[in-house]
Amino acid sequence: MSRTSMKLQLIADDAARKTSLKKRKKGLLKKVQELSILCDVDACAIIYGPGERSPEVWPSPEEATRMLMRLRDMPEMEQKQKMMNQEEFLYQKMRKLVDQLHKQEFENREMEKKLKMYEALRTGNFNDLDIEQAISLSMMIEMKLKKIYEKMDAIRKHQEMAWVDGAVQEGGNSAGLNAPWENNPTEQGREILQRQKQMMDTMILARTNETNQPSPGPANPWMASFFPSN
Amino acid sequence: MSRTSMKLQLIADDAARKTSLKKRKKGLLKKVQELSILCDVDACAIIYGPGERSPEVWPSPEEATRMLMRLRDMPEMEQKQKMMNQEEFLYQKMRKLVDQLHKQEFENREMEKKLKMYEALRTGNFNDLDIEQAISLSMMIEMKLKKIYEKMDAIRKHQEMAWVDGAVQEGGNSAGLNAPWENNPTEQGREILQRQKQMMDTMILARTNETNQPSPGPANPWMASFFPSN
DNA sequence: GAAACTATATTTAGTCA
DNA sequence: TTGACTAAATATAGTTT
Repeated sequence: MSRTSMKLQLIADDAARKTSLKKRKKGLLKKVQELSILCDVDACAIIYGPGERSPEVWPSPEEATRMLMRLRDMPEMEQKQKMMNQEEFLYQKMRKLVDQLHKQEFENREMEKKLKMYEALRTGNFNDLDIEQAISLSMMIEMKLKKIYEKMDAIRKHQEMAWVDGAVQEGGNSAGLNAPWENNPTEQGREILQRQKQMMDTMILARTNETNQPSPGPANPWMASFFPSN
Repeated sequence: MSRTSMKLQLIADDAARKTSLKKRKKGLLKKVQELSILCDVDACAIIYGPGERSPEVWPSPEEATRMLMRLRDMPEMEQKQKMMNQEEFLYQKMRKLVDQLHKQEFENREMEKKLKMYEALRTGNFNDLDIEQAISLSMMIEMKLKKIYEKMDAIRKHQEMAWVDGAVQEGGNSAGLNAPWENNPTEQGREILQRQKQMMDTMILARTNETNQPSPGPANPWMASFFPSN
């Protein structure tokens, strides 16, 4: 519990007991709800407050009553189940729905992963990627950088001049082109990703926050999500 | 809960859901017991596991049944009770499932939209975007290009020279910088998007198909989806 | 007495053996 | 699979407003 560990016994103090009941009742009902949703089970809870005529019931008195009936009718129920009646049909249909739902949720998670990758590329925050994703991203950026370096070298050679300073020269040493994931697939890998992203940003796209740009007009919420203001 | 904050939705993974149910059932029943002892109230909880014949009941089926009686004694209940037979209950549950499914599908579609945007940016194929998305993308690219032109102008001015030919000069005339969607938010807009993307690719990232690059090693399917071979 | 706050206890998702 | 472990999140006893 909290502050002090309590013994499992009646709370003597009237006010404290009432307060505790209120808090715990809320917590308990929340837990019942969570359980039934998270784990897809039928569950109910009934709590009779002291001196209250109608109890607190989750999910509803109707549901609870029905569950208790199921409890009493158990033996008969099993027989009914064996017959292919309307009820069994409904159960089957329901199972199908549940399967569909699970599939849908799986696809959802896959897409979320992919989105996370893109978001990481855009924002430069790679902390939420798992290792597999981090490695893939690293390889991709690596290839892009290589191309850029080649291009830059070609230009420099032909024009005999350096054309951008600062970040370019820092990133220009080809020593940094060794595949980083061979040595460090985890934390250090992330740092490299981070650096690569920054370099690309610096060299390639003028940072949007360097100058006061005309607002793109946050007319629609979708755009807002694509141009976060942080 | 723990480790990661979870959304209040069905746990899709079978094993995880089962584990969670086991843990939470234990926790929940403990809480019911605590509540009834600490606060001296009548309370019960019933949890039907998936496919389990008899539910987990606290404090006991008898006590729970007794509470059912009290609940049934409530006058309004009795009528609802009669109407609510097992079949109606199943229908209700099915309705809930369908709702859940729809919600899930909606989220799916939203994520798909966002992914499409990212994919469009990466592959240069803007045909699948809707108008809203196309406009947003166009504005974004427009801004990026502006920055690049500014940078290029600055360099040219200071170094008194042109540094890249071809695509750059074609795109260099600032006339092309007028917001394209003001005149043509649809087909023509897409063409402009297409051109913008090509220009950016040409100027910024050396095209990956120009040279024979080392294969990134398609070790896993996720990567394959991120590096399509078309 | 209730609502807000806080500090600690408890619960539990993820992980590993 | 199961159980033990751990770290993060949640619940809540005690406190303040």
